[in-house]
Amino acid sequence: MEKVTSLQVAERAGVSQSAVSRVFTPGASASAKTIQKVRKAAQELGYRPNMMARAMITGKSRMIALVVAYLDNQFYPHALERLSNALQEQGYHILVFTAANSRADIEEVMQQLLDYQVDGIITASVAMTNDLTDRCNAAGIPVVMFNRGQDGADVSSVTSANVKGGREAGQFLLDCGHKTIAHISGWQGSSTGRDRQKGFCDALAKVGMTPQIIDGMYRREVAAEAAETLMAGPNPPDAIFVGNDHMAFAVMDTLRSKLGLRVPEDVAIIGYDDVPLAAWAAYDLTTMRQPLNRMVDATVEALLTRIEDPASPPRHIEIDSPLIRRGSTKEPMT
Amino acid sequence: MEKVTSLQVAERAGVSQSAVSRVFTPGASASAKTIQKVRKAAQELGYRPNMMARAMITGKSRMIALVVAYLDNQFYPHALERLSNALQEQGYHILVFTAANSRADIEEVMQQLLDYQVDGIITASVAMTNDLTDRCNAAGIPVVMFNRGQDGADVSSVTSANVKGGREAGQFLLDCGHKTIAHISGWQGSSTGRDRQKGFCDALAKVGMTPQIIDGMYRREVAAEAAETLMAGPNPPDAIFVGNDHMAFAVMDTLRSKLGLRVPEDVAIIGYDDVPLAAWAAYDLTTMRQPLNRMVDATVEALLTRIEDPASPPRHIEIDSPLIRRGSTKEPMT
DNA sequence: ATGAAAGCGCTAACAA
DNA sequence: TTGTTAGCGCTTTCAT
Repeated sequence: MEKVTSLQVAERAGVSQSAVSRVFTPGASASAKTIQKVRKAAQELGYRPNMMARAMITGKSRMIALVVAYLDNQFYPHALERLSNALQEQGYHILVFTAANSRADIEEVMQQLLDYQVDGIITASVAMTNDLTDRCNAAGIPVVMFNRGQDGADVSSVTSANVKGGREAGQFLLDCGHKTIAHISGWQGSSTGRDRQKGFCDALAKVGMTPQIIDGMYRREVAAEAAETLMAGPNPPDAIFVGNDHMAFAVMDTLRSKLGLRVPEDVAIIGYDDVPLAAWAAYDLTTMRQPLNRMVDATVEALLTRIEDPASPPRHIEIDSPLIRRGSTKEPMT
Repeated sequence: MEKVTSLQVAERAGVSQSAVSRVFTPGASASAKTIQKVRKAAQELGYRPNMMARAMITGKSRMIALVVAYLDNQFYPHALERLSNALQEQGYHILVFTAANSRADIEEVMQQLLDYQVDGIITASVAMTNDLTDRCNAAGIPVVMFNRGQDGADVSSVTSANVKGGREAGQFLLDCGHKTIAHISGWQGSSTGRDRQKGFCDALAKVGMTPQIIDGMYRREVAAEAAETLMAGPNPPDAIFVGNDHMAFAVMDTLRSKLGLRVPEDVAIIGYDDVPLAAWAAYDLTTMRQPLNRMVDATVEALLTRIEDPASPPRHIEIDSPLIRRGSTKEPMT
């Protein structure tokens, strides 16, 4: 099982080395007879084309860089698994780059990923600056931002309809008859966080409400502290819209275990994402579902389209996120 | 920012192309003056060596394949994140391969990963057959099994001391005064599952107990059903040792929400792993901690050692897993 | 210490 | 359709 080259296969099959290459190159022409002979010889020798050599010539490595900051939030590992499966089906594989969400770190990571000649880049849970995306475009590498948008940037993005989702979350809490509704937002440095907040505020503004808002930074501890602050304030909310499920769990933990409050009787909670954990009995969280499968499919398609046709324009795909009603909120009033 | 080659750098620096190569090759010799000139020219042109070309010659891609079956269990994404960070620091990156835990699927994945010329392989949450590991050895690619052992196989493995951990879990439940202790085991097709069960049974055997055992297959639904079966049986347990945290959460959900039982008053629960979620208030799970950082460090070191010196023998590393006492169990009797 | 030259294993023009 | 030829960008002998 040591290194078998196309030349060895060629000799055994009694054809030229390029004939072997053609047989293994999708979209190349060879006679049925040649294909037969080559496949047979290759089989016997255990030959498989060397990706590296192929990549060097074609400039295509069939690797996609996934740049990710953290995997605490169950949404991302879940997405990673799905993305990997979907890409694998198309003959691509994911090369993982972990980056702290800092300017310098991302810069460094970008450099590395260019070294590997990846065919495309998916960013998740990280913010890319515009000049970084410019660099990728300059290098001709398509980028898709997953679960993050970026206006006007020359990169594709796939998100759920966050403004709409935020609005519906707010509307639902209003429908349930809540009078004091607060928001622990997603990080305001992310479009996702801002959009959800905007939609939420719009819904409340329609009935003349101005919610109290604290930035939860997508972090458990920050969100938990925000919940305490909110409840200790002069106007404790009877419902909280939390910027994502990951934070919502922390909020529920704090509310129930630390403050001794009941959900939803004392405070109703609604999250965003619908990660698997949201359906588990311990939380049973009402939430806006981000349809992961559809987001993943859209991401893969957007990416592969641009890889195959670099001239095609970047896309900005938004997918509706339906409300999933569970036990962390009350019944809406009829 | 288009393709800059070493030749262009050479011309600009007024040296030969091989001089440029030497400057960028760790452990090659060049005069200070040459290094100076080359670095300067490279900087100005934005040159970086092409990994693919380098990989083709040296046979080293600086990529590590991570073969993983699922990322539901929080333990694995957590490990992935840490592994990626640790490897990245050493100049390696993770190429992800998702494989269903089936024979055929893993076979297919192995083929693919050989194509990519990865320098090493880490398997997590998958079982490798012996002939598969043989193939890797034949190809000269070192393998480390993460969180899975394999006796006598010619591959390294990193696990916690599962037998001991299982024994201590059992002993702890005995110390708490439990009289009917059951076990929902990890998948018996995995060494991890078997070892934990063995240690647990040993501890109980010492006091003449033979626990009722159901295989939870590492799956939530299976574990949940096992819990129901156990509680509906003629001898319902007052304590359950669950083969990992992921299943323990499902068991707690079922016990509390479906059967209306209290944890730990009616049934005490102890898990295995200490994933972050175990510390969250909603579960507050007593568990045997698998020290992730140490396991990751050991994995990376075992792998890199064998990459650098293929003659070095495979290692089997076991790391102690301490008991983390939380609210899902009672106080031990004094 | 440096440059010239020979490939690594493959794909892609080019002829035939 | 096929074989021949020329590289992809780099590392690594081998002389100098």
